[in-house]
Amino acid sequence: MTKTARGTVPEVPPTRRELILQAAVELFGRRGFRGTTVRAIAEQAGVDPALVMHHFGSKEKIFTVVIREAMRTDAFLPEPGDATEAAPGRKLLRAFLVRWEASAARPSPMMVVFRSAMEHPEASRLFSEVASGEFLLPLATRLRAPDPHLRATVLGVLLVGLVTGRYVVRVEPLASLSLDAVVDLFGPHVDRMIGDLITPETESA
Amino acid sequence: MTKTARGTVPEVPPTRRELILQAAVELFGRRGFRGTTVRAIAEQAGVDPALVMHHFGSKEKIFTVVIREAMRTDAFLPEPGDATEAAPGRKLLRAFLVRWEASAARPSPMMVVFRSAMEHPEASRLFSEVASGEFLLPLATRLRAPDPHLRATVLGVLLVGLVTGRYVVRVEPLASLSLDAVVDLFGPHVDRMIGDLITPETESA
DNA sequence: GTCTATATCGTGATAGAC
DNA sequence: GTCTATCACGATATAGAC
Repeated sequence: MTKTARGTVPEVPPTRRELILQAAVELFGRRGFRGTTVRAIAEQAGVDPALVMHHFGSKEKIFTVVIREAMRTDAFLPEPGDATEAAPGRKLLRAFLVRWEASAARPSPMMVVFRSAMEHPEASRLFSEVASGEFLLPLATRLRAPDPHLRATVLGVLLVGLVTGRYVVRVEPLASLSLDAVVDLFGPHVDRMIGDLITPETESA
Repeated sequence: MTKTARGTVPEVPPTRRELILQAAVELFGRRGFRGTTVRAIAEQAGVDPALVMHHFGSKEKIFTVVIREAMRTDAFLPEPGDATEAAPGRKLLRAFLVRWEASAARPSPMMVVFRSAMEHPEASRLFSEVASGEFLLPLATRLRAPDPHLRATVLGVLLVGLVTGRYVVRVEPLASLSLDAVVDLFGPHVDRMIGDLITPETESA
């Protein structure tokens, strides 16, 4: 891992700066911004604490770099798929969950944003920005219904609850369910939320 | 506020210990456990920091007292109502939201638990405990369907997302909607989640 | 019960040798 | 780039007078 053959393989050994960044993502993702110290990041990365400061200047700036990284990744929005097919919501849900499944095993920058949205203003702002611009808006544009953006919000809320309960707080029995079980359980509701949006009918009365 | 007529009115003036506790709920609810200092609690309560320590011994113990308080309150579970009536889910949702609406204006102990569930192990454990024992279980017992507890979880997840988005992170447009608008928006889905459980049908295929 | 003063520690951050 | 040493600060917590 530390030593890699180079020349033939495009996999270059990570610089220490990258190691620090990886460690930061891991710790910010697990313990949040306040719960993470630069000393801990340094230890996790196997480097000297002062080196962390040398590369990034401040803890705040490390965090900024990490959540900038989160904006580049498309972790939030899987392809909505074709709305005319059988269970588009179910498919969307599965794709969404697969990404977060990986992010739970080893926190991704997106996990950092989500995890820190409650305690760090910049993460909070970025979360809103990404959730709205990267998820709700693109989804809403694919819906024919009054207030599509508002209605896409409903799905967003469900997904926030899902990520929180399954990956962050890990409340039972949700956390222990298999991915398939979660899709079976929530899929029909997601389908209805999307279905509602394409062929509006269930709303009245 | 500080001085109250006593004797005729059962409203006794709050002891300083109670003032500290109120201040703690407010700050823990708004800034979380780590984001709150005992100095800030003391200032908010209008007392000396040392008095806080005198009464509770440690910041940790203040927190413990607050979340114990949260267990006594029934903030989480409004009466599910009669399942045979028109829109039981809608009614349940409204009752649920009304409680959190108040808790958003001035944080309740339950808000403290919810807010801190991501960063404090005890809050996390208590959240799971209350959510399961106080909400999911009682709800599940009123449902005739396979895996009622599992299915009640679906509603729980939606509500977690709702509280997070509307009251904690306050993401738009959800945070600015009127209570009625939220009920209109989510009510049908809650009804379906509960309806699904009472007359199972939509699951297959 | 209440306050002043202070101990003790962990934090982010800096200086400077190498 | 990397490390040692250290600063400055704010945090929890304690001691003890009143």
